[in-house]
Amino acid sequence: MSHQIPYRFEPDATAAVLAEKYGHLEDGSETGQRVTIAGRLMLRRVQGKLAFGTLQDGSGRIQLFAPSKVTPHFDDFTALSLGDWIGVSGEVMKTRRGELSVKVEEWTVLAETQRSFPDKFHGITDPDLRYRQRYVDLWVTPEARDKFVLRSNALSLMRRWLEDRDFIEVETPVFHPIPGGALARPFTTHHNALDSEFFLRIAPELYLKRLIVGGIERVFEIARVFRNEGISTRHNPEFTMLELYQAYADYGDMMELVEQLIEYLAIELTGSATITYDGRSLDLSAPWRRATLVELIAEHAGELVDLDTPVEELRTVCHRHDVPIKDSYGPGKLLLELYEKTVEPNLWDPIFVVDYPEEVSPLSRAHRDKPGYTERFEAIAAGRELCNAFSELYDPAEQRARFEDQVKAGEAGDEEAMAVDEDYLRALDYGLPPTGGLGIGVDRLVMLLADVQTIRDVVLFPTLKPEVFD
RNA sequence: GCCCCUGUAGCCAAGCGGUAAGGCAGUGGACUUUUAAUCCAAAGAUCGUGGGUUCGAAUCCCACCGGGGGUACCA
Repeated sequence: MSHQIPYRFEPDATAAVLAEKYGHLEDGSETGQRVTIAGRLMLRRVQGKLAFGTLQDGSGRIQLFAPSKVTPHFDDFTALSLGDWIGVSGEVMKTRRGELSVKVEEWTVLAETQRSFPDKFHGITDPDLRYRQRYVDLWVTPEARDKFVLRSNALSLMRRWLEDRDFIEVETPVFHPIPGGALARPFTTHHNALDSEFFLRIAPELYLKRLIVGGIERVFEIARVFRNEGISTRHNPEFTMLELYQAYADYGDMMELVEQLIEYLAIELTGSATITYDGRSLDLSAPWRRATLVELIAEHAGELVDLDTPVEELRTVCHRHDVPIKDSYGPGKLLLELYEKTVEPNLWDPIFVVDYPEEVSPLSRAHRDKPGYTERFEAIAAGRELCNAFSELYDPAEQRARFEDQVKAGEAGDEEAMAVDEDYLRALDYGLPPTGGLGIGVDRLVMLLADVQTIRDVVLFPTLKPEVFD
């Protein structure tokens, strides 16, 4: 059947609003209140001359009550397909069985579905279908929709929280002539008119610090970044990072900011600073424990090691704990590998792991009193990395030396090593004040707050192999 | 990249060497308070693709394609 589809429609109520306003009605009562709603027909129960439907809109579900004496074109109404969009006007009422309903006194088709909707009870279970046809998943899997609403709320709360602290939001380039700000393999692309190669950004870091140089003292970006790496439950090739930079601050200030922000988000989004993740309780209340990388290795692996430990001994310790290493690794990298394999997966309660070796932290400022270390930290919760932050390296000469070390690593075969960014060094020449910087993996944070185990449940359209239509 | 699992009608799903259950949706019919409505009827499947083994393959083997998980790599 083909219908005249209107160009616009004006609902004046939603399922949620009606439930809130009229939920308390007595069974079998009528209100005299006429409303107009719109949504998708999800269920239908026709009994001869009386029909019921379940309409779902963006807010929830409400029943439609359609007696043949009241509903125009009754036969057409009962012939609607599950999945059709309709607009309905009529009185708000409650049936004898106590179901809040809208009496169908007028109705209009707003879209006809050309494909049959998934099983009305089981929905979709095939993950491939859920990810590829998210437009269907969102209708038939209410939990899926809830996660994305939570994500949206998290972003919105984050923005407001930062703006309240005088951070301003900016947008910096996605096309980078030199990939930088992180250790990762980039995607490449080509601009025809400029006849130039570009890299899709792996981090906005170096541009945001240029803005600190430019006098924007508190700045943040919610940046889609792209890394040419494998896909897993924790990795999507394009993902979202919150990066922020605060002039005159150091990594200690960043720790306070992180624990306060995350605690705030947990309370606002879940009602409590103590959340449940993967069946376990996780208390995100500030303050969080602080411990150095070296302390944690002693605590979890029982090894007393440090940057002063002879390299051969560090290698032996790595072997003892089955940590795979390469010949090119210096003491700093060996310590980091040891930490990542023996400590990180065992950390559940939120913790700041502080003071990373300089060797593996090319953009962090040297520690004020520990030679060879930097003022850098990562926050870990539920065994996952939540953020990475540091007191920013301001010294152009030192930064150049770190870049050059990276270039050497690249020449030695490290495909993720950084290149020298001359313009960034020039910016540093003009003077970067003491600055605290922070990057939070937004997708992973949302996973934690939404209690989901795969990043695909918080990314609407996760990267998949392109579908072949034949 | 490697390892394991997986792919049966639009959706859910059984069958696991003997020639494709069942349910939902769709079609036709009955039914004025149902809510995964119910009842009756008919219909719908190159069992991911291509090879092979076998008298016989959805079932076993190989390759390929898609998906999931793990691992490696990785902010």
